Amino acid sequence: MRSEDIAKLAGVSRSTVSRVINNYANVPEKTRAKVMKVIEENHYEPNTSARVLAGKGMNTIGLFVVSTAELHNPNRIYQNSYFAPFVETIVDTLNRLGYYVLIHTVYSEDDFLKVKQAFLQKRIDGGIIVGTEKNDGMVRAIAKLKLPFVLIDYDIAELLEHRLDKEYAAVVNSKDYEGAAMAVRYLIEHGHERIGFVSGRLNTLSGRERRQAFVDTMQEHGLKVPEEWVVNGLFIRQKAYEEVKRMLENNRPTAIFAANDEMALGAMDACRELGLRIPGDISIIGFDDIPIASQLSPALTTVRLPIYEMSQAAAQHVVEMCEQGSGSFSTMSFPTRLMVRETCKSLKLNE
Amino acid sequence: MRSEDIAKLAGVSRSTVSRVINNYANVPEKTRAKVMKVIEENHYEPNTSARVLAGKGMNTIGLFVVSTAELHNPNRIYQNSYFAPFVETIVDTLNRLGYYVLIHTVYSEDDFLKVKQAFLQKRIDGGIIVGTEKNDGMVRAIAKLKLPFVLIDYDIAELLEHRLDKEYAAVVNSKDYEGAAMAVRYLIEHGHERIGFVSGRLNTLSGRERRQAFVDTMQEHGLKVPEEWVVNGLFIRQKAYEEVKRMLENNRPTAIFAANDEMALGAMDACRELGLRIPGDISIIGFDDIPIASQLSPALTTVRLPIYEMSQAAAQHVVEMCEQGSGSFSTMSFPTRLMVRETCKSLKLNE
DNA sequence: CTGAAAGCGCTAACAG
DNA sequence: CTGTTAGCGCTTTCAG
Repeated sequence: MRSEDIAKLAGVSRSTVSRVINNYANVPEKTRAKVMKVIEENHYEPNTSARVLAGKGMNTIGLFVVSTAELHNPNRIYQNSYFAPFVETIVDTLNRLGYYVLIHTVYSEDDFLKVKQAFLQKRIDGGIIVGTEKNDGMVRAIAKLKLPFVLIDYDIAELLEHRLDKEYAAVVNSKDYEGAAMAVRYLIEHGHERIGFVSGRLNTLSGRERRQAFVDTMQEHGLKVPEEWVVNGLFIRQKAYEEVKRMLENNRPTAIFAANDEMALGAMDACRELGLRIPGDISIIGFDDIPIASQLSPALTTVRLPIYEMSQAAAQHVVEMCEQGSGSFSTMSFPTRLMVRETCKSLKLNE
Repeated sequence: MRSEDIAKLAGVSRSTVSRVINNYANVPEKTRAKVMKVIEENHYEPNTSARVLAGKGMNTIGLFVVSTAELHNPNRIYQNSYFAPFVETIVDTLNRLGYYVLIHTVYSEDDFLKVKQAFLQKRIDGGIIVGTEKNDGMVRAIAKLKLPFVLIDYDIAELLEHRLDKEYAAVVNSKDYEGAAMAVRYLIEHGHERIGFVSGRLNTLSGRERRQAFVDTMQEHGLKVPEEWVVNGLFIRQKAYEEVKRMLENNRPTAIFAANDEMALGAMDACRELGLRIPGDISIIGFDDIPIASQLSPALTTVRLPIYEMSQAAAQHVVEMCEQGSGSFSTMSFPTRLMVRETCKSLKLNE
């Protein structure tokens, strides 16, 4: 069924059908009603490709979930517990705004081509890129396209450094530095002075920020950190487990700050295996507040990422850029929140 | 940049450009190379809408995640731990087959319109519908469209009953009856005779199958089940918690079979609150094997859903239907697996 | 207020 | 082997 068929049945021209479909003002109520009736009776829906070709928008946003490190990881992206909530909120928000979402995962360099293609082939009006380890070259290539897109969790410095066109790029971040500093201060305030750190991948903005916050905050408080108390868990539970086991071999800290919850779980695995009670013998604090964190026993003390706010902001922003046709370079940063639960013990006597 | 621009630059006609893009045989290697060079130099990608309008496929599959019950649930679809793995695998598989995925969540009756529209507007070549509580009317409406689509976890009887056109519908299920029977037999074989059941929503295929398997298996073994030992938890943790607390008030079973893991968690909450040790005082067995199940302590004994196999089969099948142009009515059913962990105790003396 | 006609970018017969 | 031509289904001037 095409618009011409509707036109015939309603006794008008295709132009008029188009006018009522697109809600133009200059159609008398009577004509509009007549046409609408035929449209509904025949379950007519205009062909998207034809509309797009004739100048309308696709009404679709691309959502690219990138995780180059996970290519050979059996627990891929969504199970990764970090991504699922982002995907959920973004899809939901976009759907509610009347947009379809084209989702694509990016594990390899090759997959990155797909995101560029999605733009170039005009499959999408705009895009959102979420995930760690963005490929700078590709991000720049996309920015050159001058199409609306927003990056979640991206180092703004990178963007500015490469003089990206500021018209069509937006970045949404969380205040990871602030959150990590908060976590470390929390431990210090409760009497911990011997604190170990399990770092995440440093080719990630959040990986770097969280680590820097740890280093700075310890230094600010005049606390020394022996080299063997800073290990790299790559954001992976198993790796953290191995590293922490080594960390705890001799000279042992009283608390461990893991740069994400997955690694906090790995640290807990290691502690348990060594017969250390949590938080009795050692305190653990994580970052992200993944769903499982609150369900553990003991429940994990951690820093909550403002995933909902970030996703919503990203979704609303692409849509705005698409509809106004003009984007503006913008940055949004949402605060984290300390979730005090059961894995940290105070070393202060009066508590 | 349009195909005509490429044609000019390469000194050929648009037809020839089209021929190399679509990999037609009758283009001499030399011409092909010349055209390809220009295409690459200019990062040209053909406009999808134009190709579709001219008769090519969209190369996009719609993925509709429906959960009508979750509309007002703060933990929506993906967090629901049941959906995330499906979405992940389907998107991954489809992407690898060279398809884009249009994702849409369906919480309400209205959202269902969107899936029909996606088909009618020719945004997608085919679709996959995953999730509980499909709206029969809508499913039938979609089947009438005669476009390739596959349903995951759907009652085939419903389809047949309504004489759906068999050309373009496929169903992928898990053997829930078999799995649930296995769980119950496992308990019985370990000496349990007093078994309670927490049912899921019965407007769901899996809800019905799991319940029926419980009832049948108990009966086959000549085991009586008092009415108050069969409660309905609606697949929701909190609801299960409440119902189980009531169930355990007086005459208490030695084991509880919950129709999904979320409810098994709720049952565990209730047991703990009543001071019952698991599995010391009461055994618990779930269904689904959600990621958290193995990470709990004690780790939850449960039945693993063949999510990966189901998702892969669904993805591959839509693509086949799209590419062959003709679908065939088909049904696939994948077996479940018992995951023996720590929440069940044997009542047999010699163990 | 409404119809006729041009055109969006591509593919596919049809000639040559 | 390659160019010319006619649409695909819609929106949008431009007349009337």
